[in-house]
Amino acid sequence: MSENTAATHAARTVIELREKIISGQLTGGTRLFEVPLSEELQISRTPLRDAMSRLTEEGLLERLKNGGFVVRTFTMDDVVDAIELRGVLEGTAARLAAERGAAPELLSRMESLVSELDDCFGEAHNTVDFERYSELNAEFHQILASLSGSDIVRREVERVCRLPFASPSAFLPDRSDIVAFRRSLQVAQEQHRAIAAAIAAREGSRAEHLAREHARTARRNLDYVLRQEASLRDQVPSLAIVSN
Amino acid sequence: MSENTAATHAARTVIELREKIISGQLTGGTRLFEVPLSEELQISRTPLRDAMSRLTEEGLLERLKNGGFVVRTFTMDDVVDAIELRGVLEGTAARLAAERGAAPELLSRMESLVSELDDCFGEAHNTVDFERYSELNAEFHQILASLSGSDIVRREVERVCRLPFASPSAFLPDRSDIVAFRRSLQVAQEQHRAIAAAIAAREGSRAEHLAREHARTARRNLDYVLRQEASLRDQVPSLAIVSN
DNA sequence: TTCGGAAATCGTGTATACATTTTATTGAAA
DNA sequence: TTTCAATAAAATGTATACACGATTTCCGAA
Repeated sequence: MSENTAATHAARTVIELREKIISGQLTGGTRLFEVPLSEELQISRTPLRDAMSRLTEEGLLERLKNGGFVVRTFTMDDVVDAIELRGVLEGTAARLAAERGAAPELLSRMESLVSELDDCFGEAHNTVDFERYSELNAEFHQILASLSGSDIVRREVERVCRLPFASPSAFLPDRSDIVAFRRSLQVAQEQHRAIAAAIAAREGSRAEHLAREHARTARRNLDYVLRQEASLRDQVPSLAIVSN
Repeated sequence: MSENTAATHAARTVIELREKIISGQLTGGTRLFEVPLSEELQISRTPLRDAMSRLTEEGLLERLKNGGFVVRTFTMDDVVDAIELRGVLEGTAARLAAERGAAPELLSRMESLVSELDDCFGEAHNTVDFERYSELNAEFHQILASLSGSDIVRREVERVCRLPFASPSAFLPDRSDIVAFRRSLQVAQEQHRAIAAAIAAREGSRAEHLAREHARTARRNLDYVLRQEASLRDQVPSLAIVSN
C-alpha cells in the first residue's frame, strides 16, 4: 500500500495513476472509464477527471475525440525520438546560455557539480557512487535547462524530460560490473565538463553539439540494453511504459 | 446567444476564453475565479474547470500552487524565444526528414506547395495574393512538422506553434506597400524552396539550418514592427497577448 | 501600537443526481 | 444474410449542494 498523503484526492490520484502508467500496469491504449475507475479508486468522478486532465498535460494520457481519456501509447521509436528531442532542446539551452551569457551563480554551481561528479568515481576501477552520481546528474541537467535564462526554453526542456524514458536519469546504468556501462558513465562525465567549459567560453555551437551528443549517451545505453543483452530490458523501469 | 455553436459548454468556453486571452482582453496574471467567471459565462463551475484545464494544456493558463488558474504572462523576450524555439524544432523536423527519408507523398506535396506559393507573386512588383500565400504557408509548415515521420517531433512542433505569436503565420506582413515586408515574403519563399530541396537531397544539416533561419524571418519582421514603426504594433493581433 | 488568534469570508475540493450524447444491441424488412 | 432504424445501455456532460482549506479581517491583550 502506498502511503500517499497528498493534500487532495485529485493529487493523490495523479500519483496513483502515474505510477500505474509508468510501471506498465496500465498499458498504452487502455481507455479510462470514469465510473468504474472512480469506484476502484474509491473517489468520485470529479477529482478523477481533474487528475486525468493533469496527466494529459503531462503527456501520459490523451483526450479522445468524443470525450474520455486513453493511456498514451509509446513505441520504441518514440523513445529514440524523445531522447533525440531532449538532446536538441538541451543543446538549445546550452547554445543560448553561451551566446547570451549564463547567470554567474548558476554557471559556477554547474562547474562545482562537475567537480562533485568527478568525486563519484572511486580510486578502484569499478567503484562508482551511483546514488550520488544520479542526484548530481539530475541537478546538472536541471541547471542546464535554466542556464539560458529563457523561461520558454526551460519549460520545454523540462517538459520533454518528464517523459520517463527521456529523463536524463532514465538509462543511467547501475551496474559497474558491465564494462560498457562503466565507460559510458565516464564518457558522460567528460561531456558534462566540456559542456560547462563551452558555455563559460561562450562557444555556442560547440555547447549545442556537445549537449546533443551527450543525450546520445542515453541512446547508446538503450541500444546496448536492447541489442546486446535483451534480457536486461525487463530490468529497466523506464521501458515498462513502452508497448511491445 | 453567442454565435459559438460548439457541442458542449466546455468546448464553447475554451473558445471564448482563448479569444479573450489572445486578444488581450484578459491580461497576463489575471486570476480566473470560478464562481464569478461561471456566472459571467452563464455556465456552472464544472464545464468551466474543464475548459480552464484544456487551456492549461494549451499553454495559455497556468495552475496556481494552492488551486486556481491564472492567465499566463508573456513578455517580448518570450516571443523572441518562442520563435527561436520554433526554428529549432522545425529545423529538427527538417533534419530528421532528410536523414531518415521523407514519405514520398508528403514530400511531393511540399514541392507542389512551393510552386503554388510562387504563383502568389504577381507580375507587377507589389502584388501578392496574401490570403492564398498565408493558407499555403500554413500547410507548408504543417507538412514540415509531419515530414520526419516522428509523432513525438510533430507533436512538439505543433505545440510550440500553438502559441499565437510563434505560429508560422504570426508575422506574415499583409502590406505589400512596405518594401521591407514585400522583400521578406520573397526571401521566405526562397527558403521554402531551399528547405524542400535540402530534404529531397538528404542534406540534413543544411535543411536544419535553413529551417532555423526561416523562422528568423518572423523575428526580423517582429523587429521591424517594433523598431522601425512602433505604431504598427497595435495592428499586429499576435502581439495583443504580450504584456507591456 | 503591535501582535496573536479567533472568526468570518472567500475559493476551491468533492460527491452526487440528473441530462445529454455516444455507442451497442436488437429485431424487422429488403 | 445484410442493412437499417429503433431502442437500450453506457459513458460523458452539467448543475448544484456541501465540505474543507486558505486567507483575510477584526478584536482583544500585551
